[in-house]
Amino acid sequence: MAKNITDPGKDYARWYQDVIREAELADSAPVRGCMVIRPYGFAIWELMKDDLDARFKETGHTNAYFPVFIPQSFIHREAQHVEGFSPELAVVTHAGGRQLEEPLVVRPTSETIINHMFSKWIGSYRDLPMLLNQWANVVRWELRPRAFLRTTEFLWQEGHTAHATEEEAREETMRMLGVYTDFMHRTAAIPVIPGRKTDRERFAGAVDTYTIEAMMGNGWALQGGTSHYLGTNFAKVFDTTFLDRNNQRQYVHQSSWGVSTRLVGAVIMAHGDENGLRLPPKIAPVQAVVVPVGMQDPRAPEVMEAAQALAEDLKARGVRVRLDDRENMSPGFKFNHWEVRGVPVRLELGPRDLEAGQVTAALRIDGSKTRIPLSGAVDETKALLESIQERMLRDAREFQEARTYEADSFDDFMERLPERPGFYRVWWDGSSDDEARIQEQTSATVRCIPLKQPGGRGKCFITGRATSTTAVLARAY
RNA sequence: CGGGGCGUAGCGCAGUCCGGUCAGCGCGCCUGGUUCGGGACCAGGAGGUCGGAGGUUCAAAUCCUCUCGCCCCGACCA
Repeated sequence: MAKNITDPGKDYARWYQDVIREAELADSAPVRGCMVIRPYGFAIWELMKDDLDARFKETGHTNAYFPVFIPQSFIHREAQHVEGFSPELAVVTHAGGRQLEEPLVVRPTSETIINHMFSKWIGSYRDLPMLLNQWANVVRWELRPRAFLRTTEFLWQEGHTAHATEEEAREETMRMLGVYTDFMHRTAAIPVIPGRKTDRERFAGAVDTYTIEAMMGNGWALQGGTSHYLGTNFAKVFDTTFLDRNNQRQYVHQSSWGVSTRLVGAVIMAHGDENGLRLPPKIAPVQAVVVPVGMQDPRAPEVMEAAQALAEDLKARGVRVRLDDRENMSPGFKFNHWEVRGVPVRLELGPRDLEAGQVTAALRIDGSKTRIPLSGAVDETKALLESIQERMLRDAREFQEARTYEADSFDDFMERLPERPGFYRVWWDGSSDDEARIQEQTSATVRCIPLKQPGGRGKCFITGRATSTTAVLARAY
């Protein structure tokens, strides 16, 4: 059993923090709510970022960068936007040794400043669609920070697009939700439920907000990313207009969408176990570690040589590999070192292996060990990484399905949730007031109205009215 | 902001009720030696104005007052 890591079944919040510390993902900063992302944690984020960035480019987007400071008045233009964000803004009132004429807001999100620029750049239907993305930091003075999940400052990407028609903008909104869904499944190996947010949970300033909801190891939900159809809400207040083919002035229809470093937290909680992190190969900074063992043996020099050769071969074939040739450290210590960090495959090579022409592969996913021929070790490792990637998604999906329940009445739900945290599928025809009541009494929320509906009709679990809509409820981070 | 808990060595903690051989333990770190197929062992060593400021006392980590900060649970959220 892992030292220094609390049993997740005993205290999940503590376990989460222990893993972050032991795997050296992040450290707390001197400013409340802020964290330092350490090299290993940042490497995971970079891999996710690169994967996503390629997907954005494939779907026609280009990157740009907008400033971190936004005139305070910008935030105030869109009524709902101010209401939603005002409480959590960091505002710069002094700079250059004097009070500013107009305070500057440290961006909590960039819809406003981007619209300010869009209104200058967009004049004709020929300028549309405008498909931009930016990788940036944003600041939200949250009441209760948690490492990666909700930090005061966080890194993210925000896509902002402008279109000639509602139809196109809505299509874009759904396309990007699809990109996120696919990314979560194929890259992060985390199953998600794509769906629409209720009015109560909608982004401040959006017409519709869509989300991908993932399940964490304790059965709680985590909103992994959002994609919004903004309608003409921002266009109207920033006068983002264009002339259509008929020389008519029109407001652009917009989308915005984002995912953040929160996803690192999602990976920790969706895959981690009592021994620490478990990383899907695609986002593992180290996919395979070669650990030479039996270093006191007379054959140690040959073992070391073979280990070096193996690591080099793997590297040449595109595997992110590390050779752990640290001296004066027991193999057990090294094994644990890489296990806590979630490295998917460990390749042990000792005198006995060398003699048998094999290498021992230990898999982080389930702790199993298999012997593979040294001659085909690179191909075999690559195959292992691929199958691990798939298995992790499958396992996570099974976990989620096993913790997805149905509830046909509020009483039923209230009774079961505390004992069985998870996703609850219910027939839903409730109002914002109903949602408030649910949250007050159970601290669960309506996570989303899944895009995939079962069909048929049933009785709303809280109002009793007949409906054809289902919703997913859960406690959430 | 409400409710809990906590600030003592890099990390995790004991000591605080009952003031005085209490500046301590484990891990980590440094040196040397022996080890090395699942978190090695022995010996030696470095490291702390006990969160801060006042006060009480012959004497304060310990008691009193004020203050700063952190963590957990809730309201807010990517």
